[in-house]
Amino acid sequence: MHVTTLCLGALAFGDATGYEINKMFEDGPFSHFLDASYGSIYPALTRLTDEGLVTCRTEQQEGRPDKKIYSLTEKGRHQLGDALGQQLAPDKFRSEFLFTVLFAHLLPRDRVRSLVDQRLAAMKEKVEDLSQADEEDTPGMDFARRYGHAVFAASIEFLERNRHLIEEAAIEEKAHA
Amino acid sequence: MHVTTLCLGALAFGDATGYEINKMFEDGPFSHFLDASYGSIYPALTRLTDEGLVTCRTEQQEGRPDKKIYSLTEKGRHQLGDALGQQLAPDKFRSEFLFTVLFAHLLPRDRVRSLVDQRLAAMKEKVEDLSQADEEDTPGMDFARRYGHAVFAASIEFLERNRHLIEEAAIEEKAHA
DNA sequence: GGATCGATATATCGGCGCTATATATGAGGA
DNA sequence: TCCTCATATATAGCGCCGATATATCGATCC
Repeated sequence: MHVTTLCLGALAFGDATGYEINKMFEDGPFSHFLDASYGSIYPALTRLTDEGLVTCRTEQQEGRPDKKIYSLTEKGRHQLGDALGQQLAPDKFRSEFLFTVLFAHLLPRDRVRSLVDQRLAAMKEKVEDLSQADEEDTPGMDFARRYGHAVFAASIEFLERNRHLIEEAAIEEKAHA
Repeated sequence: MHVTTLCLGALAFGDATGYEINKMFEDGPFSHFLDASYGSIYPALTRLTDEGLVTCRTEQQEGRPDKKIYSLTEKGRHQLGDALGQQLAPDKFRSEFLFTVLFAHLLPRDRVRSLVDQRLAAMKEKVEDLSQADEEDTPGMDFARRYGHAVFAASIEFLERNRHLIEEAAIEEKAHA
């Protein structure tokens, strides 16, 4: 699924600028399970306009570049429906933490401990984030939020119960002067 | 973390060919939380050789291209250690399933149901995969396997308990002639 | 027996997308 | 006063995935 399709999805929630779409990936409803950045969003919006899947109206602003507000066309809405009907790619998960943990037996114990601590802190923050429902959310958004909550909660519980496994495997270093 | 670093990591478990390294990402110990493909692995190995981080010996074969077996050098081992000491990128998770689910209220109920069924089947297979320990695994590999198991088990439980949320939101279609 | 398919093994091309950067300004904190 | 952050668009460079090319062997299938 290309960034163009993701942009169509973003616009299905209402008209938006490239800047606002970027925020949906950074902070917004997509942030926990999708990625896209300016370098792909702006070219995608241009391509979509060329293909008639979105339209663009410009709003003058002072001090800032003019806002370009994009809207889904009927053709674009249809195209999104098509994409959602196709075979979906399986989930992808990338973790440098787990890669690093593979070499726990080669790392100093302090390093492993700090890695786990950092990770626990980050995940607890995410769980906190995902705890509060929003009245305006679609059923799908609510579902995705709960899903994330469940997975992060399980991760935290696992980490707290099993961190000793890698910490014991790590290299104990003598206190250095 | 670049593919070059991941290759160094792969070779830390023993000498290997590009083909074998690829398998580590496809089926092997890395498959659940990392991605890399021929298009990046082969060039990476060439670069690593140029920089003296790995060495390469060629083994003649009949019928197939000659095997190029790569080994980590001392310099390469050191470089890997460095990378593992740097600040790690946070986990990334990409799910077209969750993206699609955001639009559950716009999709036919059959589609949503089939999506959930497919996903449950795939995840149950993964849990099965991750159930069996391997004597030869490093402590880190064992930890990563258990971690994956815990997360997938939690996902399955969540999906089974909450699938009704999106299925009820979906569009009920009349039986078509 | 012949055909097809999957595994073994290396390698490159095209194009997509991330990272960093450029540009410009107003608001708020140090 | 200065710096950082938010707003807003845009591009260049480069890393990486997906598809493709090439070649052979063993297994399965009809």
